[in-house]
Amino acid sequence: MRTPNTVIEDARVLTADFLPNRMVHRNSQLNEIKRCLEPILDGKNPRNMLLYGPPGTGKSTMAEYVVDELQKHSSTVVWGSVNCWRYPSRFKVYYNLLQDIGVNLIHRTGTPTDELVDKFREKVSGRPSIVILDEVDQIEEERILYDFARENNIGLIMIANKETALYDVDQRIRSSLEGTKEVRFPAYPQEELVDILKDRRKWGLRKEAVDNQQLNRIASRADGDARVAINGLRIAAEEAENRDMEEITDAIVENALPQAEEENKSKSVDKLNGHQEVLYEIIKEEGEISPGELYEEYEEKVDDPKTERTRRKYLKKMDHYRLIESEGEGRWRKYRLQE
DNA sequence: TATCCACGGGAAATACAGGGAG
DNA sequence: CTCCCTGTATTTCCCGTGGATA
Repeated sequence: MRTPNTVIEDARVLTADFLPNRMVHRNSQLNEIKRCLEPILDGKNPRNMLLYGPPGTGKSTMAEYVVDELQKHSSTVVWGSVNCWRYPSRFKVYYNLLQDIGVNLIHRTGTPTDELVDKFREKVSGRPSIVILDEVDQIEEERILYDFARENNIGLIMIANKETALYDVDQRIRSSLEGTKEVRFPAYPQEELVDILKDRRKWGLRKEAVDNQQLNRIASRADGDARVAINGLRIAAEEAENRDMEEITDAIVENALPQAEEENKSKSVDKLNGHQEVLYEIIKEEGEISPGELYEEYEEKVDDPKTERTRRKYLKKMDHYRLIESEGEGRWRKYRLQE
């Protein structure tokens, strides 16, 4: 038995990746995407898309939303979605797509990648299909894009922060992606964020739990990022819930905002191995350090140092995880912690 | 101009893992 | 059980590039 909730009606609605039953302030994008995908219902060739815009502007949610809508019209649509930042290799991309389609494979390290690719082709052939590649600019092997672009019955939805995400892929692959529709997702103005929050309040919270003024406050701090805004609302609601309060107070809201911003950043220090941690700690201590000094200090601290090339790969990886950032080129480069 | 320092692509070497055969 | 096979993942090795500097 659990006690009745004081403020939260439906907790799922308060998570940023909840799929809402309508997309607030995203009608033009929705229509553009629909137009690109429509041919698929007549067995024709859909148009590939690149959804681009800053974080928290509804790109990924929209992609899933559209697929969901499409499935209402045609139950034969198969689709899969991969985050290329987390799963950048060809093997991992196909592995995840197959899982989405419902093919469960035991993860055997000896499984040939081509076997996955064949399996995928077989499952998808002749059927209307959608492949969503989130953070597509992080993909390691570009020929994955070529593979999908070549298949006529696959609608490829690529997602990235910048319009330029595909500018430096190989010429051949780029031309296979010719005709890709670019759909822009601008940051939400504050009023629109408030509307999104109101929508979530309506479905997720008990009446009177939070007032418009407070939603405004959350929206203004979120800086156009719906993810931060929704997380802020959720954290505030949970806090009120924990204290058995029926209303969210201003103080709770203020307290929730920094947490929401923090939560949004993926801090993945724990993914680092011992050597990477040493590098990270050095940068942390020094605040800002040049490559030469960094390598020197690293060699002092570790008994069996990795080669320079490996260190550079580590640094690159940490940059990828957004743990550190670098400024400048070559010898004049400086490494420091992100933020 | 030659040299230094660092970047980063890519090949080769090495480590690792699980299934199947014996 | 061990060995062999097939694959991925990590690390090392090799090297071309490029800006600053002597």
